[in-house]
Amino acid sequence: MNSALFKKSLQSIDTSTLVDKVEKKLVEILQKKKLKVGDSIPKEVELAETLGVSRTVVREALLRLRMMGLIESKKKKGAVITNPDLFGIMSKSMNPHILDQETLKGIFEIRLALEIGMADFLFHRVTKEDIEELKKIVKKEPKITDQHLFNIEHEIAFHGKLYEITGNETLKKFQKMLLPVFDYVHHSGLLGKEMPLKKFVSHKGLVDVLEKGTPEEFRKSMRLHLENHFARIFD
Amino acid sequence: MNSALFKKSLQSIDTSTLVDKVEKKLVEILQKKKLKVGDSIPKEVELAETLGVSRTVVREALLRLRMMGLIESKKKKGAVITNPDLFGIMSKSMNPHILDQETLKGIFEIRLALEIGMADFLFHRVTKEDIEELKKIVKKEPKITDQHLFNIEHEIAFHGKLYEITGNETLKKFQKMLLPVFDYVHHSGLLGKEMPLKKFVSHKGLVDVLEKGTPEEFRKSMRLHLENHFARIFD
DNA sequence: ATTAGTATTATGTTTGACATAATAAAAGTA
DNA sequence: TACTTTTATTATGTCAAACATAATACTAAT
Repeated sequence: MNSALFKKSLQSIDTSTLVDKVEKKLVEILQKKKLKVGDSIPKEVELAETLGVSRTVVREALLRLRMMGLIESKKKKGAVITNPDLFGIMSKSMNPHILDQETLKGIFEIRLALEIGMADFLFHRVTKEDIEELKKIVKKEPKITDQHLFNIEHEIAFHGKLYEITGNETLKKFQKMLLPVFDYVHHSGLLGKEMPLKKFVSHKGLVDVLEKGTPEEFRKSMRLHLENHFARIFD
Repeated sequence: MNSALFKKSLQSIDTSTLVDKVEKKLVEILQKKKLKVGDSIPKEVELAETLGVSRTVVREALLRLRMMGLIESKKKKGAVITNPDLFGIMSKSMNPHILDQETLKGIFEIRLALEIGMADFLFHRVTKEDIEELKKIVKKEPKITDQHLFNIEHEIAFHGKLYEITGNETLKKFQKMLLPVFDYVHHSGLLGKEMPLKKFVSHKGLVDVLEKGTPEEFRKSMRLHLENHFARIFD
C-alpha cells in the first residue's frame, strides 16, 4: 500500500464524538418512525438506557435537536416533535457584529436578487386588497423632496408588504431574518460611502407596475428602484 | 389595572433557562471583546467559576455556540473563535423528510427567484474563462431529443456554475443547502404530476445571453428557462 | 362538581470523578 | 547540537448520582 492510499484510509477513521452518533441516531429514528408534530419521544433516561450511553450524552444530543427546531422539551411532559423553524435557528447567528464582512455583503446581495426575482409570485398572488394597502403605505411616505435620506421604516413597510404578497411564508421569514443585516450593511461603511440617493423608480411606480404591468416589467422597475444599492456594490 | 394589561405584564417574566442566560452572556462577551478568528476563549471551568454556574451549564451553552459555528473546541487547546458558518446549522435541519410541505414549496420558490434575480451579479463578475467553462458544460449535455427527461446532474453542473460566477460565497452555500430540497420537491408529488418538459430557453441559450446580452435579457431568458417549474407551481 | 392540596414525574442543575487526546516538557540517542 | 521518543500536563469528553423545579395527575375537602 502506497503512502497516499494509506493516508486516505487513515482519514476515514471515525473521529466523531459519542454525542454525534447519538444525535445522528435520533434524527434517523425521527425520520423513520414518521412521527407527527406533537408526538412525544422517550424520556432522557429511557433513551440513555436503550442506547447504552449516559444521560449527559443523550441530553447534549437532544439539545442539538432542540436547536435544530426538531423537538421542544417541556418539564414533566418530555420532548415533543415540532415543525422545525428553519430560520429561527439561523437568526441566532444572524448577528451583524459577529458575521464577517464577506458574509454580510453576500446577504445584502441575496436580498437584492430575491426582490427582483420574486416578481412572478407577486403577480400570481397579489389581490386588490394588497394593492390598496400598498397604495396606503406609499401615501404615508414623505414627499419626494425629503427623499434624499433613506427612510428605513418606510422601506421596511413597503418591501415587507411585498414579501407578504408572495404568500411564501418561508421567504417572508427569510427576509425578516435578513433585515437587520441589510440595515447594518447599508449604514456601516462596508460598501463605501453612502451616495446621494437618486430616485429611479419610486415605490409608487412599483405599485403601478404591479397593478397594471407584467412580471417582466416589474423586474425591470425593481432593478431600477434598487439601483442605488447596486451602484454602491459595483462601483 | 385591567385584566389584559395584567396578563401582558405577566408574560414578561423571565422564563429563560440558566443555559439561555449563559449563552447570551457569552455571545455578548464575544461581540464586546471583538475577538478575532483564532483567538481562544477561557476554559470551561474558568467560565463556570466566573459566571457562578456549574460546568455542565457552561458546556451546554458552549455547545450551542459551537452549533452556531461561533467557536470550535479542541481538546487541550480549549475553544477558539471561528468564522460562523451561517448555513452549517441550518443544513442539518434542511432535511426534506422532516420539513413540512409548505416550507418545502417555499424553498423551491426561493431558488427560482434567486436564479432570476442574480443576473446583475453574473454579468458584473463573469469572466471569459467562466463562459468557456459553461460552454464546455453545455457541450457535455445530451442532445435535445433526449431532453424530455430532467437530468439532474447536468442541471446541477450548469446552475451550480452560475452560482459560482456570482462570486457570492454565501449565496453559493445557500444554494448548495437548498439543492437536495429542490430535488426532492421536484420529484415528489408535492407539485402535482411532472409535466412533459418543453424547452423554452436552453442552457446554451442562457450562455449566449450571458456572453452577449444584458442582465435584463438574461432575467427574461432565465424566467423562460424555468418555465416548466413555474408552470407546475401555478397550475 | 369545583376547588385546594398533595404526590408524581421528567427535565434542569449541581457536583465530582475518570477517560482521552492534544500539546508541552523532559529524557534519551545519534 | 539536532532529532526522536517518552512522559507529564491539561482541557475537553463521558459517566454517575443526587437534588431542584415546574408541570401534570391524583386525592381530598368543601
